[in-house]
Parts: sequence; structure tokens; C-alpha cells
Amino acid sequence: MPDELPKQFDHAQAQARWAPFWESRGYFHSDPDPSRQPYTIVIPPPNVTGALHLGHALNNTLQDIMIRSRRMQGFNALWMPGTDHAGIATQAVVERRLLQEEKQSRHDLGREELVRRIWEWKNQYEARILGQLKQMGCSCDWRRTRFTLDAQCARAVRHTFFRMFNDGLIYRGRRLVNWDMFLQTAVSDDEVFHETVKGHFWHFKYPVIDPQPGEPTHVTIATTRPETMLGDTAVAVHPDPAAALERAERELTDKLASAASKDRPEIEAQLADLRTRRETMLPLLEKLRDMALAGRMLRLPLVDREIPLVADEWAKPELGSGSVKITPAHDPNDYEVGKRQRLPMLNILNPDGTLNAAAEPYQGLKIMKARERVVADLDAAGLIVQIEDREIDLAHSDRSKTPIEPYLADQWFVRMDKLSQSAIDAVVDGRVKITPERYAKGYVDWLAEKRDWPVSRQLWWGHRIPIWYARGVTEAELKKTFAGRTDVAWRWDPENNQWLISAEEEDLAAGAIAGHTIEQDSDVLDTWFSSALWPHSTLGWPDKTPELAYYYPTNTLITSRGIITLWVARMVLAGLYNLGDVPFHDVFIHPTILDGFGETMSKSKGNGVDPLDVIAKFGADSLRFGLAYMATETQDVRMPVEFECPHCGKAVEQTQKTRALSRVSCTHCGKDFSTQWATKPDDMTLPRATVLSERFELARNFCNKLWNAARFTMMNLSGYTAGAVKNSALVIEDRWILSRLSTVTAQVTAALDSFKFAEAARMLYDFAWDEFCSFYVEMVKTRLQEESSRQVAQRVLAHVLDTLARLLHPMAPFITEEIWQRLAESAPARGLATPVAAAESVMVAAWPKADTSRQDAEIEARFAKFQALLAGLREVRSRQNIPPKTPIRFSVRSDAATRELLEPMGPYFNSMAGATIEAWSPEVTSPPRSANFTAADCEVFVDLAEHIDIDAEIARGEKEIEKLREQIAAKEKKLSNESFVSRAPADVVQKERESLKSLQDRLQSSTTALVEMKRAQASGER
RNA sequence: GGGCGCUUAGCUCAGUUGGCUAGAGCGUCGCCCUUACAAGGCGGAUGUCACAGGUUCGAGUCCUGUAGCGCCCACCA
Repeated sequence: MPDELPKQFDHAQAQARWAPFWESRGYFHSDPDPSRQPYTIVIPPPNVTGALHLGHALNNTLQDIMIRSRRMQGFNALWMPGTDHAGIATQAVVERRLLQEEKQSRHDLGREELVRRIWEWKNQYEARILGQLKQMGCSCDWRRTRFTLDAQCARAVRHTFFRMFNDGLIYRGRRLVNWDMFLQTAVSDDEVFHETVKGHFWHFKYPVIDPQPGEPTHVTIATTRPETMLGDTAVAVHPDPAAALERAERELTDKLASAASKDRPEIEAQLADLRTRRETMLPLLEKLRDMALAGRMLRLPLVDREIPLVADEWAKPELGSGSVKITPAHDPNDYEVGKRQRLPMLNILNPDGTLNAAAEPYQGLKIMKARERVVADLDAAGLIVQIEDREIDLAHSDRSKTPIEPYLADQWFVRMDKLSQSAIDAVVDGRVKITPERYAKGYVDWLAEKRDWPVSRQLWWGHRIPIWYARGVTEAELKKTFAGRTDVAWRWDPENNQWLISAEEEDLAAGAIAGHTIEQDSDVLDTWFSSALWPHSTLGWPDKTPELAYYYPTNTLITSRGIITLWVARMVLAGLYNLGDVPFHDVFIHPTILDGFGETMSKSKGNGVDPLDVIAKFGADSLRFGLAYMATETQDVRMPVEFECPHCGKAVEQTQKTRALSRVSCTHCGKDFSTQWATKPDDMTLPRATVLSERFELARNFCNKLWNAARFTMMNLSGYTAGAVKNSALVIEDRWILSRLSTVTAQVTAALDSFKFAEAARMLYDFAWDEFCSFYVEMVKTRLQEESSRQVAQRVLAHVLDTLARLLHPMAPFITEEIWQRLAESAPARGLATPVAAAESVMVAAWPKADTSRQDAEIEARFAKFQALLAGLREVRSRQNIPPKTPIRFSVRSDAATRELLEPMGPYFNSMAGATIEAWSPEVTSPPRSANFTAADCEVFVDLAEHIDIDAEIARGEKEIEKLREQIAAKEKKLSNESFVSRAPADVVQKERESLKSLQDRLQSSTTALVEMKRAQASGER
């Protein structure tokens, strides 16, 4: 039924047909089966903040390639899917929309209602994300789909927290945190980004209380945030300014010594400045130091508070005035000074960013307003010394995009010393192998800092911290209440005079302790706390499930480099802590997808590309194969895109401008469209442009090529019978393609084993297109026409296509299934030595084994010579402008051995170049009017009789001779170099000699031919 | 500031342990709608392999430095 097969591969139809087929057969599902070896991957759960972009598509394609190939290799393959609740990120998105659309804050809604809204959002986006993965053909075990906030994951979180609490790994501490004033929560360091903004640097002075004679009456300090002076509790000066200045000078001198010449002037200027400073300021700084040691106090203006002058090394005499104001509750460095100097920590902020009662006269003002007032009041008091313009690198919350305020708050921490060490050890001793290796360094370095992990977040979306506070309760009451229960533990909190009670399984009721009311901590856990448990929580931990026993540790984790520390490291330490074993053995870090301007794709930048756009236009197989083809080891993937105007359908280029905008005017029809996919499908008023990249055309074209090769095969399989093929029945091109197939099978398998996806894709592309299609299929055509050769040709052809489909299936599942199923109609049993019935789906077919006995170097070398001669003949045709249908004749001069090898290919010179062999011997001479070339140890003369364009031939001949002379000169020079001949390996020298000889031969024959052509030209003109 | 990576044709990228006459796709030029495929076939043109040194018989490949780009980490009263 060849007519049924369209000339172009219909990807939409294939996807619609085979996705449900696979699902209905349950191929994606895996159950523990001790008789088979498991191969397991847990998905990096995508955040439910929005839809997936091409970065996710790459990540998941690579995982599916591994899963599908291992499944075909006989492993019991499980790909565990799911999504991440992404705590702050998701809450931020929902809150922002709430504010935009309903002008409400989360406090207007209340905790319960907000959380309900976020669940709604989650349900919508989870469905969308899973839908995207399914459309991509991801063979996840959907029945096992998990969510980091579902009941099973929640149990794992509770148990882990409880164990850590019991082991003393969890503690509560007052710390300065990054406070997001919009979301009113602490955000972790990695959720903070810095942005340079224009600001000022204010210098003002604090009066000294009762200055002694000879002492300054004021101390000058400087700040970019004047309002924080309200929270100052000291001013610091360096305890030994002379030594500090000396050290600074020494450092600069060292730097100058090793600096590049262009950097020198600046360093020299700094050095000069430093020396001046020592002369002019040192006496004052030393005086201030003495005053500090004497316990002298300053009067903090505006709030009229007495604060001490302290000596602390944090003050840098080489900077500013050399004195620095200390605001322990609102600056990380000042906080450290405050602890060292036992200063009060005065918090001047409310959680919403307004000033509190501690900043009495300014209470209730927002920070910016307070800043203006403070500056004005200081000015009025005559205390401002100077105001400089300055660019300030200001911390912003990644989630709300609003500035961060350092803020003192009670937080929960996980003690990291032992946990970090265990995760370092696992990588150092090879239990976890990171590929590419270079990423192991960052992982180890980060863990080696062993900084405690702040895990509490002042959010409503997430795992609520399983801690209850009890005041006024005796331990006897606790013991009595929880007698016999191992799932409740408590600890005394002396700072706050209360009991901390943790419960492992169930929440405690407010009235759990008779006569008292206990209260649960209102915070939730950092989202990475639950992500860290993902490889075992998804398998049922803390229960001892058959899944956990069978699939854990999993095999491979595939992720991007951005979360090696945040996620990978924490999974390793959590797995070791909870189960005593690593969560996976291999970690593969894949490249990052960048936009056309070299920036990472992200939803917030609006430069992301929806994989569904690519699938709609090019098909899922093209998306997958294209991504695999691009996924090389060191190079990130640059992806310039264009927009398809939804009005006129024309392509609109992406420019620096349009990247940032969501509304763009079509450069062709002028109408507006949106370039971003909606954060919610119904909130867009503009039609959205499909976002495309021509980088997928290669894969789309490849799929089409493959499809047509399959189509050709189907069209020529009538009368096919399965049966053993004897080696003696194979002709040269059969033996050649089988040799190549065997090599490619081995290479592709090895490449996938070492995560070299691009290499595997390239090898398959080249083999399928350049060898299978361009040569084998072309050559088999004549044999398919003849009864005597047809049967063997059909069997080999079917076998090669069958193997190719299997090798390509992990990268291009739909088209290979389509081909597999069609092939089964004409050729239900395939194979050369012993044909077997084809599997019911390529998905469950066996992975090809390389039959090394088929590898034949001699045949491949012989074939290469044939290809060289063929190319030469085709070039003559093209150069001489001879139409394809006009036959040509040629004769060859070569030795007998070469003739014996190549003359049997005569029919193929006919069918593939329209060229007939006229004579082939060592004595052949050039016909009077001919085009000639040298290839594969043969001199070839193409007899062109009447229609020769002799000028073209002469031009080519001259050019060729010139090139040959250059090459010969280079080789002669090399070979006359004494040290090359004596020091280079003998085989290299030998190869050079042979190469020179062959070049000289070619020069000889080209020169002869050129002379003859010139003679012919002269006679032709007469 | 510390670490890592990148720089090869107009564009996007390959290039294994140094042996190269430096490749592919897109684009471009010429010929062809040849019964698998015009999303195709055949052929052509296009490169100071970022720059400067060094090691070597030999460097796109190794070493040092410089410049530009990107990422991670730290920090900036």
C-alpha cells in the first residue's frame, strides 16, 4: 500500500497514534521484579510556577533517551515523574497575580484561602507540565507521578525533620536574614540577585559626648542607607589603624608588582591616596581608637540615643572616614561586629518594611520616605558633611523583584558539618560520579564551607514546620501527656522560655496538653528540604516498600549545572542520612540552552521557548533529535529564535528590543502580537506568536529523509520472505553497509553509555543519510528490479532499516515506531542469520548488538575508492554542464589490482553517474577530447567528444596543478627536514612519503592532460 | 575578587590520545521537479582556527599571558 504513505512525514498523526498505543500497553510502567536488573531515573521535578521551556525539554529528552535505550537493553526501566511545589516561587507568582487582578494582598485573603488558590494554580500548571512531557514522548511511569507537597512526600519530610530534631541536627537561632518586604518572608542567599542602581553616599557626623580637650567634637561616618542610622548601636574604628594602613599598602604594592601595565596607573593612584591618608588621617584615627578604648560615647542624632565608640577590625582605616556606623540588626557585617562587641541588636523595621517603634519619630514610614526625612532632619541639624553620587549594587529578591532588607529573625537551621562531609566523601570516593568531571570541584568546594542551612521560610505554601511551642508547661506534664509515644520529642528553649515539641506522624492539637494551649510554628520549610528527599520519598520512604528496596539507589540523575549545590548535594546528604546510601551513582550535567543573545532562558526574561511550539511546527521527534544533536559536552546551546506572526504568518526576527517586550508589532503586517506565552492561558488579550528556531530544521529534514528511506523500503518489499541469508550471497554493497552498521551500532551504544548524546546523534545522522540513503538505497535499486537478486536485497534492506529504527528510537520515538509498524506489515520477521518475528513495538524491541564479524576494513576501503571515482565523474558532469540524462563514457588507467576491485562496480557508475566504462587497463590513453581527473589510484578520462567545454577543463586543470604544486612543495619541505625524518614516528614519515608520491603522480598526469587539452584547443580553433 | 567554561566559514556548531589538504547544517552560487525524498539530488565558493608568546620534527588540539563573552561562588559602610 505504498500510495498510503505520504511523501512528507506526518508527525502530528504519528504522535497521536503511538502515544496512546504505548500507554495502553503499559510500556511506561515498571514494577519491582527481582529477576531483572532495574534502571532508574528520578525526574528533576519542574516547578509548578509555569510551563516548561526548551531547557526542560533538553533535560527531559536526555533522560528519556537513557530510559528508552536501557529499557530496550533489557533493564527494568523506571522513570519517576513529578513536580515541585517550589515554595516561595509559586507563592510569589500567585500573590503577584492576586495583587494585579484583585488588588488584594495575602493578608486580605488569609492563610487558608491563599493556600487554596495556590493549589488551584498548582493543579492547572501540573497538568500543563505533565501534558508537555507527554507530548514530547517522555516515557515516564505516570501512575507513580508525585508532587513534593503530596501526602507521601509530606510524611518523608516529617520523618526527616523529626529524626534530625532528635539527633540535634536541627536548631533554632536568631539570625540576620534577607527579608523580602513584599512577600514578607526570608529568602535564601540563592534567591537574591544584585542590581546596580543609582544612589547616593551620604557623609554625616555624630557628636561626641563631652569631648576632652584635644579630642574631635564629631565623628564622621558614611552610608548609602541613611535611615539605618536609627538602628545604630555603635560606631567602630580600627584598633590598630597604623598597622592596618601598612598592611593595605603592602597588599597594594604586591598587586602593583604583578599587575598588567594598563592597570598600573590606577593602583599607583590608590597607593598615593593611601600614603596621603596616612599622613593626614592617622593621628585622628589613633585618637579615635584611644577614645574607643576609653569607652567614650557618641550621641546618635535625631533619636537622641547614646551609643559607644568601639574598636573593631571591621572598620577599615583605608576607606572613607575610617569610622563606620554599626547597625547590627540590618547589616550582615555589622551583625558580626555586634556579636563580637556585645552590642544591642536594635530592629527598626516591621515585617512589611515600615519603621517600627524603635525608630520612634519615624514610626510607620516606609523606608524610602524615612530616608528622605532622616536626610532632611540631619541637614537641618547641620550634620551632613557631604553627599556623593554613587552606583549601588542593591540586593533584590528574585521572587518579588523588590529590594531586600537584612532583617533579624528567628529561623530554623540544619547543622551541616557532618552531613556535608558525608556528601563530600561520596563524590571523592566515587560512589557518586559527576559527568563532566569538572563540576565535582564546585560541589566539593561548596559543601566544604559547611555552612548551616537555614530551612525556615515565612510562607504559607509549603511543608509546615512540625514544631509546637509550649509555655508554662513542666517536663513532667510532657512526659505524662506523651507517655509511650516515640513519635513525639521535645527540647527546652532557654532563650524564649518554652518547650519545642516535634511530632513525627501527626499534628498535635492545640489542647494536646491538658490545661495548656500549644501553638504550631507558622513557618514552612525551604522547598529544597523536600526536594532533597525526592529520590527516596518518591519510592515510598519512610516505609520499607518493595519499590524502595528494588529501585534505590537510583542509577542516573540528569540535571543542569545551576542546581548542583542547591539540589544534587542535598539529595546526596539526605539520602545518606535517611538510608545510609547515595541516591544515585551517576550525575550527568547537560549544557544550558541560551537565547540568541547568549542569556539563559527564563520565564521572567520572557525569552523562553515553549517546546509545544517546536512540536507543533517540527514534530516531537525533531525537537528531541535536534536537542540531542546540540547537547555537546562543553558548549552551551545558543538558540536564536523568530516569532511567527499570528496575523500574517510571516517570521519576525527577534531583536534585542523584542526580547524584553511581550507586545511586538509585526514587521510585515504591522499588527501587534504577544511574544510570551501567558502565565495563565486566559489572561492574554493579544494573540500569541509561535516562537520558532531554525535550529530544528536539521532534525526535521532528517526525520523526513528517514521517512522517505522507509517509504522506499516499503514500496519495494512486495514478495518479501524471511529467511537466512548466506554470507556468500551478499554482494559488496551489502557487506559494506553491514560492516558500517556494525561499527555504528557499537559506537552509538558506547556514546550513550558515556552520555555523549550529540556524538550518538551525529553518527546516526551521518550513517542514515550519507551511507544508507545516499549509497545503499541507491545501489539496491537495480537489484530490487531483478528477480535473481531481489530476495537478498529485500532481506538486507529490511534488516538495516530495522536496526536503524531501533538505534534511533530513543531519540526519535514516534517516527521509528511508525516505521516499525509499517515495516511489520510487509516484513513481519526480519534478520539475516536467523530471522525472528519483530517485536510488537520498537519500544520493547531488543537494542541492536554490534555483530563484529560483519566489520570488514578491506570492503570499506574498496568502497571508499568507488565513492571517490563516482564523485570525480559527477564533478566532471557538473563542470561540463552535461544534463543528467545525457550519458557519458569514460576510461580508466590503473594497475590490474585496482581494476579487479573496481570494475565490478560498473553498473553503479551507470546508475549513479550516468557513466559507462569504455576501457580499463594500464595502457589506456587520453581520448582526443576529454575531461580527466585522478582519484583512488586511477587516472580517469571522460570522453566528451563534441560537447566539451575545453576552456573550463583547462581552467580547472591549471587550478589543480597550482594546488598540487603547493601541496608538493609543502610535503617536500617537510620530508627534507632532517629532524622530522629522524624524530617523527616511522609510520608518519612513511605516510608522508606515500602521500608525496601520489601527489607527484597526479601532478604528472594532470600536466600531461593539460598539454593535450591545450593542443586540442589550438587545433579546435583552426 | 575566587573558580569554571567559551572564542573555528556570513549564522549555529563539530573537531577524541598533537600527524589536517580543518568539517557539518543553515545561508550562498550553478545544474536538476531523475518513479523514496524540492523538508530533495549533484556539484562549487567561502577560514590568519580571538590575539601574543612558548613547548615540539609537527599545534585548531598542549603550556603561559592578553582581550572579549557566559556561568557559578564570595563581597562591596
